Amino acid sequence: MPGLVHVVDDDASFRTAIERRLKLAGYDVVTYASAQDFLNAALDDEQPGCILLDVRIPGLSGPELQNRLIASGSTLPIIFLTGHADTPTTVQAIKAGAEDFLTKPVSSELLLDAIARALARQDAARSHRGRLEAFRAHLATLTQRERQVFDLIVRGRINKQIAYELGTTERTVKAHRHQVMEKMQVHSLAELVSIAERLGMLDSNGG
Amino acid sequence: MPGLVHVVDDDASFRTAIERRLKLAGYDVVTYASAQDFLNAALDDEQPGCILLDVRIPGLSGPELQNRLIASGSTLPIIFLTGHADTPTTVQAIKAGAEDFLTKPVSSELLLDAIARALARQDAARSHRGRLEAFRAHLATLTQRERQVFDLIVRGRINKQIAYELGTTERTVKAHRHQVMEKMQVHSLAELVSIAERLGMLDSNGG
DNA sequence: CTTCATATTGTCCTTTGGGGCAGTGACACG
DNA sequence: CGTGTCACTGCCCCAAAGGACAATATGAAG
Repeated sequence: MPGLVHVVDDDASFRTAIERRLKLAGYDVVTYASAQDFLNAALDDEQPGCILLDVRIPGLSGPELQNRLIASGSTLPIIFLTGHADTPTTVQAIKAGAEDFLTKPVSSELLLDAIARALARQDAARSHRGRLEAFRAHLATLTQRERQVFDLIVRGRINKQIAYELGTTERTVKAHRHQVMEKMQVHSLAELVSIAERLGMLDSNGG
Repeated sequence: MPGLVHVVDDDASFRTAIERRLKLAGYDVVTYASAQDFLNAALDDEQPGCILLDVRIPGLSGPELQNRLIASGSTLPIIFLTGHADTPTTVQAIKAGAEDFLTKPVSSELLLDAIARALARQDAARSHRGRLEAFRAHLATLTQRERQVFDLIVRGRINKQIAYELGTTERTVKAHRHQVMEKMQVHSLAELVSIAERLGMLDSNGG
């Protein structure tokens, strides 16, 4: 699994050394001397890659950068790599979704394992999001009215009830329903409900 | 949030002290001198509670007990509380789902916070499981044939196709379909699909 | 052998879903 | 004012789902 590893560490000699090791393993590497440098790079979240992040760095700390990235919706997996690991920081980092928390010096085996896991996880998450994104895109093309009909359809209402609830006629609901199926590119009610469920639109049902 | 805290630690004086502190905070407490003692107690997984677990104890270690419990399907939340935390153990414990990883001596504030979070999480998980359990129970009452029909229905097949795939007639499928709706206690296809999706039966669709 | 659960199937009828064809009305944009 | 989108609707027809009523067949259990 190829990928781009972002190394964020204030220790220049460490950056050089780790870059050499990672390139030997076949990875592309970019290094940053601070969290701010990384943020300024304005990265593509979709590209295969991960972050190798020191905890104690001047300016924004590693965990602070992690929080920023999470808040901004980034899904780049993070591997912490630090010389001084204290338990609360470790716990917090993992709870926040870090792929791993390693201590310097790190064996190449542990490091490369962690990177491989991070890239695999990102890949799985990306393809999962990709499928949902297609549905979200289709959903966005629905008009207000079509969206209302959609919501009632996937909750099990029949056309007659939908017509009543929207103050219109069954024939009109049928027309909208047709548009919904067309725009969502599905061929059965089951598919439509399945999508709605995956998009988290049915968490509290009114069936 | 009341609950039963299971304290597993080989240090008798620690057990006595922590039991006193937790009872003062309003919790019920049971103590165990070893992981094996805890396993022998054969607990009710559904009762509100959590485990306060030492890492290094004679016999089964804390993480080993955690693995056993996970393998046996237990959902009791675990809070590790240990005197010597090393990073890999900490990371592994949290990744495996431990609620927290604390070090002795622990402030009452941190400890009680962790316990409260653990109980809240267990409660949420239990109520979530509870809803699904009802569906699983209904699902279990389906005969083989009804289950086959169920699987095809929620994948969007129409009766004619189901009949063909099962080598029977449309009328027979209707009969089974009726039984499925009856036994699953739903009134619409949408509800049925929604349930199937929540039970993870539609992860790779064939729609 | 009787009883029960399961699976099967037919006929007939009603309700729903789906869609073709055609037309109306509102509203925005240029 | 012409054009386009969106919402709405009637008539008619076909396909699919749902169910009432009735019946056959098979295998396990007692």
